[in-house]
Amino acid sequence: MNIDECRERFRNFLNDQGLRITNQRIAIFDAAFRIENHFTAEELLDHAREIDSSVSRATVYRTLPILTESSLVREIDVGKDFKFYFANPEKGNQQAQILCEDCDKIFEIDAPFLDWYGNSVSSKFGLKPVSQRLQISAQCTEYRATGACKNHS
Amino acid sequence: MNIDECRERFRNFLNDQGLRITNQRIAIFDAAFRIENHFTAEELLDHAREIDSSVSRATVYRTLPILTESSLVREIDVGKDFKFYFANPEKGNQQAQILCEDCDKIFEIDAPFLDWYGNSVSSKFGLKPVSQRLQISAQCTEYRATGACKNHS
DNA sequence: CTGCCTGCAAACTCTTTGCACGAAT
DNA sequence: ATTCGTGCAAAGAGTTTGCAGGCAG
Repeated sequence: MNIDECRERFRNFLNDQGLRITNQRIAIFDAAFRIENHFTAEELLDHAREIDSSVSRATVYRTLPILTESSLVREIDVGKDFKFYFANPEKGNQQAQILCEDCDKIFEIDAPFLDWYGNSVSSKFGLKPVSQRLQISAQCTEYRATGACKNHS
Repeated sequence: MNIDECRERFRNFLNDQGLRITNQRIAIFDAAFRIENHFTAEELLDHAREIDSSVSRATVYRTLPILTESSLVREIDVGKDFKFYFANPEKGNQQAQILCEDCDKIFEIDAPFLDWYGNSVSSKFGLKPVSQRLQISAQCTEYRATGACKNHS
């Protein structure tokens, strides 16, 4: 699924929700899908402004929930005081993250057992699982040993 | 391990770190260990003030890192804008949390595979795991059906 | 035209910090 | 007597919100 198909989905989503298709919302969408890695709200603002300089911080913050509810962007909370996001064209929810403490990079990995685990463990408490998250904080052995690694800037 | 043994450990920890044993630190410790469930910094402040009314918010925030570094209290970040803590006399790190979206209650469950999983998945990226977290957000079926459940206040 | 959307700046929430006083060793 | 620890209030950081004007439908 390429960016044009995704943008079309986004426009449809806005329509279905009775929301308007504005230049700012599309600029923010495009910015999100042009960023390769995970990004913060502030980084998204910077990129969106390269497309449409009128985009404001407030609109970015107001648009991010729309993007996540459309499932086109996923939100990742890694326990810092700001959230990360990333464009998520097709993958489902069953992913874990490895957080490199040295690079600050986030690696996504498939974790197909997550749904099963959430179900089996929740049912014991009379609970119905909604979402799971599995995150591993780790150190880069290469960076620790040599003072540099391919992910570190 | 009861609260008195834990308090003794805390005093020893303070000593070993060259930190002073103050009334406020002990009051905050005692408050943490009298709270049954998970608690926030603000709740800890309230309880600590019942023991020593001079305790300030700043001191609570300054003492919490000491408590977590001593491993007597564990910090849990559930993605809200404040952190939870709980007195952790003996259990290790290999626990997952179930977060009830209706009760806002946190259930701790043993997840002995966490270390193994973190290791096996990190090694593929040349990373050494430091910590893991596995959290399941869930809804209370009883509360959703009847409008009340034993955990809901 | 109507009312949702926007930018701006102020407000908010939790947490941290600078400072002068106070207490532990 | 030294220093470290403390309370207070202000600062910080990320995010949210009230308001007046602007643009989509």
